[in-house]
Amino acid sequence: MVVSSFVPGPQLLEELSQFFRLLSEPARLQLLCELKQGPCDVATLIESTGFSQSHISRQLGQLQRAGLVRCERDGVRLIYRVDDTLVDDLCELVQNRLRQRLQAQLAELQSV
Amino acid sequence: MVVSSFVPGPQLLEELSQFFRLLSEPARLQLLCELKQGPCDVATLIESTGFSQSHISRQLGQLQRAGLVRCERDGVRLIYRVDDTLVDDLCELVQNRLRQRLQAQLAELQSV
DNA sequence: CCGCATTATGCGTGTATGGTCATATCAGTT
DNA sequence: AACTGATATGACCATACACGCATAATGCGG
Repeated sequence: MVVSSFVPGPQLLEELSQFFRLLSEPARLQLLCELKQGPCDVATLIESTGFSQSHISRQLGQLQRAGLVRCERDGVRLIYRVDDTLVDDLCELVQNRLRQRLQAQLAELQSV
Repeated sequence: MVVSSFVPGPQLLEELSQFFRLLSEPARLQLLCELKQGPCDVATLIESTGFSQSHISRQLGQLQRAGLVRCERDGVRLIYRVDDTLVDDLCELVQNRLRQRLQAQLAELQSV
């Protein structure tokens, strides 16, 4: 029996990295953060981010295929919303880590 | 007073995405998983992953600059080891999510 | 101090993808 | 059904970066 954790197979490795890749783009992360404020139509996203319509459409498409976001029609418009709280949690964790590292650097400077 | 969470500034957005970018490469993720098994010298990593020496050196360099990994000398060799448990947690969370989505898809197929 | 093993790096290449423009598709309205 | 506004998509370019090869830098042992 294998006691220690084992190395993920190529398949899982690929899927994990693909997921992280989704979050590796500031534009997508920003869209997710905007949507975290609440459901939002595309026109509003265009205005709040300044990105082009096609760009936003593509990024939202990727996020939707990954299940991070979903949309529903409201008349002629599409209302997008966050469909997974995981991203929040991940960002929170990473953000805490960034904070800790900065504090550590600060402490090191002061101790000298 | 702002009650709801606010959208991260460009700076934070950039740093978050840069961190996720580190994990968006299967090779780096694999190296991290190998090192999770325990400290390891480069030669062993070369053998277990099949990557070239220069490739591994670069990837380890990136991971080290990000503080995810550190190394110490053992005679002539460098022994690398994981220096942050955060990645494990992140992968765990994402992996759970992947599982849940697959199970949901499965259930949907069966219900038809 | 010199050679030897190990690791880091400059350079070149191929591929993936962010970003835009133009256009197609699609849903609602008259 | 044709028109209009909203969203998606094909074509394209520019850029970033993974990856390998060759070579330089680095630290250890003799």
